[in-house]
Amino acid sequence: MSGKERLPVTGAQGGLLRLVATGQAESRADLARLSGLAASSVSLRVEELLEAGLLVEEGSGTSRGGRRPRRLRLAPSAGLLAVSDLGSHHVRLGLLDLSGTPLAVQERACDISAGPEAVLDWMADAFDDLLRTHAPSGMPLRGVCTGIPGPVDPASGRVVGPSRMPGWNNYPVADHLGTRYDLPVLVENDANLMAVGEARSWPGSDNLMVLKAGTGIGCGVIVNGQLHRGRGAAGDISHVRVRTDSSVMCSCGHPDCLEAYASGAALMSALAEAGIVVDRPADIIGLVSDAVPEATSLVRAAGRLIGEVLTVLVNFFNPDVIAVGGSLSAAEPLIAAIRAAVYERCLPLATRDLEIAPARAGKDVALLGAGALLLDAVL
Amino acid sequence: MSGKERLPVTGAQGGLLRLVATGQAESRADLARLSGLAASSVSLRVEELLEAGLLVEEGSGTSRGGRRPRRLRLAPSAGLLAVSDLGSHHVRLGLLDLSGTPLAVQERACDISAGPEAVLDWMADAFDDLLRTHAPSGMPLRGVCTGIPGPVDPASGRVVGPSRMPGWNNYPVADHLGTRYDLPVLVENDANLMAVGEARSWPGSDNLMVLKAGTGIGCGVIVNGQLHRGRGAAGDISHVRVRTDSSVMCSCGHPDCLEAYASGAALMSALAEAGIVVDRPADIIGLVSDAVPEATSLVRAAGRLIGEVLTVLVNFFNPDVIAVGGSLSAAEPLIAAIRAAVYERCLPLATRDLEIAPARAGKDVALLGAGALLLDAVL
DNA sequence: GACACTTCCTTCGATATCGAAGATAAAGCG
DNA sequence: CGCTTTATCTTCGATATCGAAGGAAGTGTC
Repeated sequence: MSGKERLPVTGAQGGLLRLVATGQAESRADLARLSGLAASSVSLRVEELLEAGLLVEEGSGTSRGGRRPRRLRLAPSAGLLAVSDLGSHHVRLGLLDLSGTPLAVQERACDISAGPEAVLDWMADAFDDLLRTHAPSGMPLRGVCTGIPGPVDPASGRVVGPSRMPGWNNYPVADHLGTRYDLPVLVENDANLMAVGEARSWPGSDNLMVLKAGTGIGCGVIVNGQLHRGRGAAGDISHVRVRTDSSVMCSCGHPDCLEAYASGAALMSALAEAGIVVDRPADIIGLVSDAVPEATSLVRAAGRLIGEVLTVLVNFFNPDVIAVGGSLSAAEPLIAAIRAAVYERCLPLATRDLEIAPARAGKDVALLGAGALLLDAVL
Repeated sequence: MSGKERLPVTGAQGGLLRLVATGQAESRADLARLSGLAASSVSLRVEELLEAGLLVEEGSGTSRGGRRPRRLRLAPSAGLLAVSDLGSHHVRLGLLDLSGTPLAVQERACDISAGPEAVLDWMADAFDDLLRTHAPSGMPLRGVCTGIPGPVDPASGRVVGPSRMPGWNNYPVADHLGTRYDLPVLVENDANLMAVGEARSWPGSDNLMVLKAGTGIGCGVIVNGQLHRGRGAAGDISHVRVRTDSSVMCSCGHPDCLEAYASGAALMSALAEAGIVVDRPADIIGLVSDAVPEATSLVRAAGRLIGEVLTVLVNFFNPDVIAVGGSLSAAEPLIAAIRAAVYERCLPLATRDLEIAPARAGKDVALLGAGALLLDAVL
């Protein structure tokens, strides 16, 4: 079994290690520039980190016109992170090294309605499994983070008022996992994890909105490079009232929520009414690329509604990027309709350099985001 | 004439001075707690600041169970800040000491359509005037900041695409003032200044929206205690499309903007149609307190529309406080209607501890905000 | 009023960081 | 090829910060 020690770093060492881990710095010179420390101090600390076995020197980088930098890498033996993203019927589990690179990722079926204790214990067992099979011996586990499909109180690590997680309300998820791991344990909303992960793929952009268009509609917000949590529900856009002709009651008890018209679930039931039955939102993509007219026009209408909600937020928040992920994001008409609505209605100053694009970070975004958050917690 | 030197502070001294200036710290012990520095280091730096004449020791504070702290104050001779808030027809000018306390404030008539050079030179002359009459000799000017009723590019200090400032588009306001003052010069949107000033009156709340309901509708956003600028237009809510029965074209070229229904200007023309003529938005307050039914119902409707826009932003941003200022904020039905709309429609988690209240900071908010921003620039 | 306790502030040796100067290793160029 | 230029990294004395210990000046208690 792997060890569970805290990383033996003091003071400035942690910051330097993080810069290497996140890939922002590759040499002592990079570290000096980014950390603000004097080059001499950086050299001293790096020396210590090399001796402690947390960093390794690995060949040299490319010259920028002068002496070649000596490339620094995180030592593989520095440690591991256990991360997971819990969905309503599946869970993705992963083992990352400290630089956030996945060593192993699995997807397993998992029924969240079995209740928190059963699910969490099962998850911890799965982590142990992964560690046994994929962790080279001598690599200590440094932290655990899981995503949850519902609001999380950032202070206590409790689930607060989830809509699709019976039995989880107010359950202290972080504390429960903490009894099995004597390590930093983080619990975060799934859309937030996705936002943090996606943000890494947009260097230079400090203000992002990351939309998750799947069964539901989620959104995570990055302000100034940091996840914005608010009171734990920040980023929610699914229960905003939209302008429509008809009137539909949402599960939240209010009429005409965005979710009731533009979520994957809503599209599926609208298709069913037209006699087209699919059982996963992802299947809608296939219908759209097969040019099934009902599907295309429904997706386009959904994009337009989402876009209209985004106009308000773009004027208010002025993001640099809106990244659209989730299973529906592969439908081109969706993003096209979102773009059309936003660019038509927003202030020119707000849209001048705004990029609305499909998410870049791939299937493991949420796991990568979990790794990024953990890095801040363990360094 | 006053001097124009930079403050002679180095390294940690600036941070300590700022903590005293903002009123967060009153003793060496406070400084140690808030700055994170060791108590011994604080003592050394404070000693230097006392010798430099920037701080003074002034009696002792109240005991908290042990030895009484020796109270620290900013030396009055530490310097002055010249601040102003430019409106379309008036300008408020002020002289603050470094702790942000107004020494003198004036309001003068001023036509912004005279163009940037004339207005700015006139403003600088007015500052000179104030300094002559109100500045004790030997008090150097340390910085200048002005608010502008239009979007400002934070990087360049230029006005960008203002709607009611003919001749100002793309004018380098900060640079022009910089030629008269060899000092830090800041230019900022008026609603943003108001937000920064108001934020000081809500200690403990790190996420605020500050609404300015006057002739127009402005909004400033504080995230994590810092002003959120986005690309320079962040906080705009006036050109959001609202749900209404009728259809009105806004000056921005889009139909049904919030501003076209709920701004002071819109209320005035609606009243005029009902045969009630007023010439300032502030006069509407009088009508409301005299219980003129047309005025009350118009104000209530405006509040509801504003509130409906805010629901989207509250769900998304999860602020701790929404402070409502501007000349219309004195109308009780306005805030009541905003509250009703927000609390009815938003997620419980988002509104649980949300406070929607009239602005607290008074008439000089924007000037106080200018002082707060300047403090960061000069220390 | 003696005593313990708390808070505030200073003293002083240990440690961390800085900055200038130099050593090292490459690219660019005649 | 030697020369200049550029960038990286190290050495070393000067400076800033820390932390433990202790003195100063209060409060509260028996």
